[in-house]
Amino acid sequence: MDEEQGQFEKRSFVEEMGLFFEQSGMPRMAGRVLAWLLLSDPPQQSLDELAEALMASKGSISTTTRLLIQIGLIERISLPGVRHNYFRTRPRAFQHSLKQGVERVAILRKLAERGLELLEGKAPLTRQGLEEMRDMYAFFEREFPLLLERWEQEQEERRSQFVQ
Amino acid sequence: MDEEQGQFEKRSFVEEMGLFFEQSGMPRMAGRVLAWLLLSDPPQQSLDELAEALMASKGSISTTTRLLIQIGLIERISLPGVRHNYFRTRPRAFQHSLKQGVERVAILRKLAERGLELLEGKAPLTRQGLEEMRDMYAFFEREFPLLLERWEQEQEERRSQFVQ
DNA sequence: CAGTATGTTCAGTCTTGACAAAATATACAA
DNA sequence: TTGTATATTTTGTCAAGACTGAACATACTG
Repeated sequence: MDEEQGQFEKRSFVEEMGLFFEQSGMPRMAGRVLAWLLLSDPPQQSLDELAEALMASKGSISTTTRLLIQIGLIERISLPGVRHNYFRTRPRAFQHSLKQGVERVAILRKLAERGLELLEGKAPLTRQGLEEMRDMYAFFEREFPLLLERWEQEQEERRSQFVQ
Repeated sequence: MDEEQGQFEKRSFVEEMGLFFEQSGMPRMAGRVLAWLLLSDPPQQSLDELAEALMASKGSISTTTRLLIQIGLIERISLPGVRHNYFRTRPRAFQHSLKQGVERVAILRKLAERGLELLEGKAPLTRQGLEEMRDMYAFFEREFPLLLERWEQEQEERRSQFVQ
């Protein structure tokens, strides 16, 4: 692929990830940084490189990387004899973020339970909405981790195949 | 429970749902309206009732209800001979919203694939992040609907038990 | 230690979008 | 049709927070 064209496509990839993050209630810049790191060759990039590539201030990148580290999507690596710190996407980054999704499910399940306490003694039809909410999220709170385990196992198996 | 105390708890429930929505990138008011409808007895409430209960303008409620209807969490009902429209939470509301979650997973899977096209021919280590992303979301895109089906089936079975 | 490269924090700017209030539109009743 | 109740759309205001740039802090080098 033509390099120039590739640059354009990369920007578009970066920007769409940014929008996705924004829609999910996070800063757009966080999506941009993650996307850029996913595309980077080599996979690790310094703060200055990120700032230049994304046309953002160092301050903004510094804040953003901290956020991304905190939610487990990227990590900082430092090489001996090199002053820079580098950032790269964390292995199993998305697995990690899905695990946090489970916690959000738990929040909703608990909220539903609190709501039901407030409707103690009311007609079943009145309680129906919250009961559905509670049962549904309880189900996923239970089943989701199992699904994740299955995923991890499948990955294990695939890796051991390659070793042979 | 003491009625006054109940009011306080309800406000807190409403507000927390609002915050949850905000964290998820939606207007806080949408969470408030949904929460209020979940608690309401009777379950249907008019635009004016919502505006008064939530101390919000009618315009704000009107916009918000339209959004909530659009994403499938509530529905409008009109009773013959009554000028009001009423709103109430939609049966299976949360099931519906989880289904939309699958679409979001698909977006990420497709994004990952687009990214990988840009890394055609690069070293496996460079591609690793995006490959993980693609495989992971592809897995969930496949498995999630199955989980939803299982949930629906379980619900079916529970309902038919009550009929007997 | 001084000097330089790197990273963080903070104050200020600017944009976005949630919300209120008012104007407009729509539907119904007499 | 006219009047009244209801709902939507629009315009404007305000606040939140993303981002910049600069000041500050830290860590490394010679």
